[in-house]
Amino acid sequence: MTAAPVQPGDAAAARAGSYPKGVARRQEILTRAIEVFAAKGLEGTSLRAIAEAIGVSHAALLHYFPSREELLIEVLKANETRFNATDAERDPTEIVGIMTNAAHRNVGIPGMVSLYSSMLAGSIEEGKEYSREYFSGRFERLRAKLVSRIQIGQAAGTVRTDLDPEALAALVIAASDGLQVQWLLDPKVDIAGSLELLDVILAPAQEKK
Amino acid sequence: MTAAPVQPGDAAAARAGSYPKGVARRQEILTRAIEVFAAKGLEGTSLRAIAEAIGVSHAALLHYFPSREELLIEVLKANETRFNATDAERDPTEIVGIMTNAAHRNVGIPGMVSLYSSMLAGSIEEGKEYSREYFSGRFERLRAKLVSRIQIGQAAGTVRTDLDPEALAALVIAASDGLQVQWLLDPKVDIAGSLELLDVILAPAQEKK
DNA sequence: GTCTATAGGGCGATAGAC
DNA sequence: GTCTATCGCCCTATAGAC
Repeated sequence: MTAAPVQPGDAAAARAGSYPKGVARRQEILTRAIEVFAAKGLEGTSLRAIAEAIGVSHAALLHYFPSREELLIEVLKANETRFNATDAERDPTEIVGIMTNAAHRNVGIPGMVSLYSSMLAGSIEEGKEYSREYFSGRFERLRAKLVSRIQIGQAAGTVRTDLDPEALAALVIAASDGLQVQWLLDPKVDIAGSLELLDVILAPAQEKK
Repeated sequence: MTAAPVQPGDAAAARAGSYPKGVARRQEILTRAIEVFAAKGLEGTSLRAIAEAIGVSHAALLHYFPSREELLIEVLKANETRFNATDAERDPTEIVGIMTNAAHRNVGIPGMVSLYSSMLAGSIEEGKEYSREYFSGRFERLRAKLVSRIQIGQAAGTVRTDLDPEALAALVIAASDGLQVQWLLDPKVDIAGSLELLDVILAPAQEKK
């Protein structure tokens, strides 16, 4: 890692096109790919179809990304990063709200939910180690983020202290993921309405009549 | 459609092999297919691979099932039916317990969870109307079943009455689905532990100290 | 009725020309 | 750095043997 590569730790980016020109082109392809997925979803997204929509050959795509799998995961990563900045600005005691917000952002671009779900389902299978690593890491990261917020809430007295933060974090994430898919299949499913029920779990013993 | 077809409404079964011999053979293939998926998951399940594992040609499979998609959905349906009988016997006031039970049954056969998730993700895409219809119907059915149990609980005073049964049902299902996938990616996720938190939502205002 | 054999078109991936 | 050509595999469809 010498002259002008990208971030030292970014193995995927370094694998091909590690120098200025290549990096720029890679970014451009990624950006265009996100647009394509957002608009059309995963429907018939062969390497050839993606390449055509972008205006290159499918072999050119494979010059920048070692496989279809890695290209698609990079699209998810880029889309995730794009929104993470927003979350940091939010009230650090929010727990369900942060997921509701994310869920609504996602269903606004159904293609991304479709891509996310498909890659997640695929990541369980053998031979999809790259996907598996991404999703393992993503869930780990997301749970840690929520656990931290839950603990802040517990210390502040706004969240019941008799609940396991890890179990709660996993639950909130699972509910958010699951509701997005149900909503895509049937828009009468009320994502926010269902997620808000989780606030009932969080609230300390209430002085309810 | 003349002599001895199966149930008139069962379009999928009627499409091919509508006669006693064919129906039996179809069932046999389905049973074998379930075993294959349970053991190996969705990994490399081309029609040819499934056919080989069962011991027939891939064309023979297509004689009984009009497409790979429909075969796979039939596998899910058969697997679902297999367990539905068990649920009917359970305590009719159970809500979270019924899902915890189902979730644990599922993670015992990871291949089925993998198949389920993949087909569910795929069902969102265009051209997968058969899958979409199955999952729409399944979620509708499942929500209705839970709504009924929730309403019984509300009438009996064991469930808070200020919660929307529909929203609650969708939440419980979403959480169960999402947790199964998280568990497959990271076994330290405690499915039952997380789902049990939902019981806190259900309980009426407690006389907690 | 049940199944085998075969053909068409698309896929991801690779090799090598320019 | 990007392309064309090609490989082996896949799903689907169909003709016709038994």
